[in-house]
Amino acid sequence: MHDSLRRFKADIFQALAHPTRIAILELLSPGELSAGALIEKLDMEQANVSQHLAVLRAKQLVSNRKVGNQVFYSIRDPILIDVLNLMRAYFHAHLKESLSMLDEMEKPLETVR
Amino acid sequence: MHDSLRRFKADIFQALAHPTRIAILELLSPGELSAGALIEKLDMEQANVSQHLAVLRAKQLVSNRKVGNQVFYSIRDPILIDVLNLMRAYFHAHLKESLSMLDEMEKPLETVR
DNA sequence: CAAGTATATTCGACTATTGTAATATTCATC
DNA sequence: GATGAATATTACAATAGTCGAATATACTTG
Repeated sequence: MHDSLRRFKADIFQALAHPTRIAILELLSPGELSAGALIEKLDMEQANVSQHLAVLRAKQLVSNRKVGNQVFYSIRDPILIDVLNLMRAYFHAHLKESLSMLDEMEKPLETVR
Repeated sequence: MHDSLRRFKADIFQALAHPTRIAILELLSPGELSAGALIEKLDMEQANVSQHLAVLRAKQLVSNRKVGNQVFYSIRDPILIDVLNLMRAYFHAHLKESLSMLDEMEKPLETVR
């Protein structure tokens, strides 16, 4: 397979590879929301959310329309929602091991020694 | 939703967010292969492939069994193959825009000025 | 047990991603 | 056109991911 295709896919996964961006997409999956609404629901810094939105925009995962002062974001292709749902299924299938994985991730420094 | 769940998902996407690792998973999707076979098919440095395999192992996306001298890798859960197939569908749906995106990615330095 | 083969790990340099703070832009209203 | 609200961008420090080179480990066979 062409390597640029793989780079393309990797790039999209990269865009998904952040908890905040996953949260944004999950918040958007029922329908569009303004940037302000996202910031409020996420309870995070305005600049930070805006940067994550910029990443999602750059990779074309969301589209946005401007209405007066506000910018409304929505998921560009419902396939992404399917992907997130599959990941949810994956998580449930591996719940047990996942939990111990999360444990290790919580306290990586102590367990080294 | 719990934030650690999102961190978990993000972590898995992170593991998928590299062309080489996608290539590995695509090579493994028909069935298991030895590390050596992967190295040969990828035509890459042994150490590099081994490092990417370590990432996939750490995130539990692959499992491995040792047979004598060799280590055979396989995809841990077929859901991952579904995810990759969905991404393929996504790619085809967005082929046109994707191509121009790839173009920009190819020559980012020249187009700045 | 010496030598060879298959795989993994460690190290250091390099590049990319992230968050915060500060600043800029855009639009609406007075 | 000045002011305020909503959003975006820039700059910088900190952290994380990547690669190649060298080294380590584990197993096999003579």
